[in-house]
Amino acid sequence: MLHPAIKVACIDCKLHGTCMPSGCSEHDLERLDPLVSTRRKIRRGQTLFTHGERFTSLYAIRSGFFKTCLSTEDGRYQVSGFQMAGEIIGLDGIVNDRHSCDAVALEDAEVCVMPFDRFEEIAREVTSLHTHVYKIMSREIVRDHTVMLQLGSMRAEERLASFLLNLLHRQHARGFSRSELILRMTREEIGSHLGMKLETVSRTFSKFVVEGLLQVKHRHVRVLNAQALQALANHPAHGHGATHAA
Amino acid sequence: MLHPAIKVACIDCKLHGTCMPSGCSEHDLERLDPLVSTRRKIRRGQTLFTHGERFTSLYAIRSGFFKTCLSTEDGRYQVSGFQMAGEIIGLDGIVNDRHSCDAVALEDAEVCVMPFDRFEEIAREVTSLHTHVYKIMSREIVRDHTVMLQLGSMRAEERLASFLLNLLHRQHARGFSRSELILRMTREEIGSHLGMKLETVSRTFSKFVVEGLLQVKHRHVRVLNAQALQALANHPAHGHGATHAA
DNA sequence: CGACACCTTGAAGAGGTTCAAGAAATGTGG
DNA sequence: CCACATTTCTTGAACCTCTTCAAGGTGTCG
Repeated sequence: MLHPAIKVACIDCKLHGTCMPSGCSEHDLERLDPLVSTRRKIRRGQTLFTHGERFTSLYAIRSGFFKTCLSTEDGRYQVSGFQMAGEIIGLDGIVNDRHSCDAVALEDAEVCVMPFDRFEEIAREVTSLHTHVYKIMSREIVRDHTVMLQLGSMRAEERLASFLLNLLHRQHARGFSRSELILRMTREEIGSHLGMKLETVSRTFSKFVVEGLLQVKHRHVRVLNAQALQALANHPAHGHGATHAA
Repeated sequence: MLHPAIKVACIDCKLHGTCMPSGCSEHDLERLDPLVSTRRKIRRGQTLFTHGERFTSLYAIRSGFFKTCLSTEDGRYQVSGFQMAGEIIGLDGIVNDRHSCDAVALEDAEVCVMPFDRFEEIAREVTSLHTHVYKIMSREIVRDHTVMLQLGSMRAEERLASFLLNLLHRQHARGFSRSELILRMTREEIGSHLGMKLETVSRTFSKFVVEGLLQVKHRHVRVLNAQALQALANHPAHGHGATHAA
């Protein structure tokens, strides 16, 4: 469903500090205009693209919240990440001209559609755009590394602490609270992302509550002791994580 | 240590099907020449770059074998990947102008140094180069997703099977055996990469041997039953992996 | 040849999973 | 707006995989 969207230029968008054109000069910003061909609304539960689907565009999230899911032929399935306003999704599709994951809206959302071929045209003139996309992709790689660290060398509590802090951080960078959080995803989705079962997620939340780190009411989370959370995420408790030897 | 390397143009390099310029036209290939400013030899155990170090160049591996390691201030440490000839490392450094991981040679190696600013100059003329780097970065992202799947939803046996098949696949794509493998890394490094302890890696190898899947002599591995390995990597054994529900 | 790094294997223990049941939210249709 | 069905979340108890600790074996390199 393509909507006859009200045209909003990048230059007028509140997100342009966070989103695609961040780093472009004011002058270049105007020339970015034709980059966004349309905007598209996605209802909660609907997919923006699915794996196997032909890659045509990158998407900048204007509003709403997404998850991206990896899946394999044999039915393995995992949430690879959660994306919020100002972030770019679809980068995985560039290599093979096909998307390799599913993007699902966890709440009603709107995205800016940026056709990749048009993007390359524009970048021929606005060369700073290339640099910017390199940075975006590089950032994605570094982020994935963070997830690898979570999955590979943290125990359950540490993963959840680190995950919550990450969400809070990104939310705060967008001008929202640093201590309060509405989870847009289920315990199962959190678990899938962090490589643990939904029961473990739930139990870990409960433990944090008992210890006075959090206040949790279903999807509503309030941080009571940020330092302790941080410490959990940062200080391997002798347990699971390998520490540097060489 | 910069070596007064014998200049070898991309066009003459045996790897140009796998490496940076793959996908470039023969004509463009020549113009890629000035991309590689120098080559650099790295002895086994030496680092090509370390986290925090200023990012200047991408590196194409001409020969040898590397590991890349993530580490955090608090001493957490993890092998994020292993790289072989024809692969590009350093992409993580683009975002912040600083490398975010260490690259260590696991055997004597040689890399082509590609200064990033020079790269951007050349790409201004050879525009196909931009597209190519997008693809390389996108491939990196997709690969990282594979690792996330391994770490997040496979059990120890499945991880190791999947890991070995991946190494074999990449090796085979370079014209080497599909069933025999010399491991360049220790059990500890494999474990670090796969989120398991070295003892578990060792035990799992032993189990594969008992079951007739592999023949293992220290670093030398021979696959006896590739199908069974594949089945392990592909068919979640009811155990740990989440399967698609929605 | 001897020192050192690397690998294997065993036994005990911990962290997380599985299975199960019930409680709390959310959504639906009358 | 309320009753009901459904989804989501919580909690308990038994079990299992992987880790931890420990000791001995194997290979490698000066």
